[in-house]
Amino acid sequence: MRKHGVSEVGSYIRQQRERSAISLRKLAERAGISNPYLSQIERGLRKPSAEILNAIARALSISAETLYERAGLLEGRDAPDIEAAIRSDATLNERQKQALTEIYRSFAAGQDEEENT
Amino acid sequence: MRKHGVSEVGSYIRQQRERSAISLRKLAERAGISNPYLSQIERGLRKPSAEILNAIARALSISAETLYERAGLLEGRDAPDIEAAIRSDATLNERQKQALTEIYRSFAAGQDEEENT
DNA sequence: GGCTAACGCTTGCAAAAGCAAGCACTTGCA
DNA sequence: TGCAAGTGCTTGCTTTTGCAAGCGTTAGCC
Repeated sequence: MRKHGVSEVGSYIRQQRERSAISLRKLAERAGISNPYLSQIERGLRKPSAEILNAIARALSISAETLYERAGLLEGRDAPDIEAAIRSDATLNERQKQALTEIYRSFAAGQDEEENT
Repeated sequence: MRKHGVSEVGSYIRQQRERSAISLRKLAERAGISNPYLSQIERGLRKPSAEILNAIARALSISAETLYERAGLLEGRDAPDIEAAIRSDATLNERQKQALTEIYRSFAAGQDEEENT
């Protein structure tokens, strides 16, 4: 299980900000938060709310998902997560999603006995 | 831009919880938060941090993304391809993959009749 | 040199998050 | 009936978030 730790999101934000060559104050203003607070976020002294993270992401014009992932709040998607895919599929209703998820889990649970290719 | 408003996330959580027939206290325990706090979240009196939202999502086994979207914190995004995810999942064998895919297709095919609230 | 503007950071403080304890109510079982 | 256990909610309380004001530094400009 990859343990990102929320603290990492700060340095990631700083990195992205510096890559954009924008000052901390400017970014804070764009995101609608105070500059000292952004400073603290970047240094990992605060763990901002989802809303704040979202505002920062928008101000940096990076995807909120990337940020959430970085913050360990969203599962990493590099090994495509079936459950996540199911959950966000617009063509299924909630009952179907849950059914599919259960089936998947039962498969995944008993997979040791039977190995494929 | 779809403006969900953070407050909606609470009723969505409650809805999901009741659909799962799990008590507020149990869910709170599973999510690792206090039961009065969860109660307040569900009623829209508190806006939980990203971490809390994540814990709740996991406890409900719904995707954090769905929840964030519901909270207006994530823009609606195109659903990741479930079939692709199934195909590349290492924990399933071929038979299981095929079964899952079939079930998914049958769901997706007949979904017009039944819409979830 | 002095002056202005911008940088990031520190410092109290108000507001909100989050919890432990306990209340009022319902359900089932003796 | 009585009581034990479960439900959701209210009430103080501590902790954390998030900000306004201001500090020390650096860079340009006269």
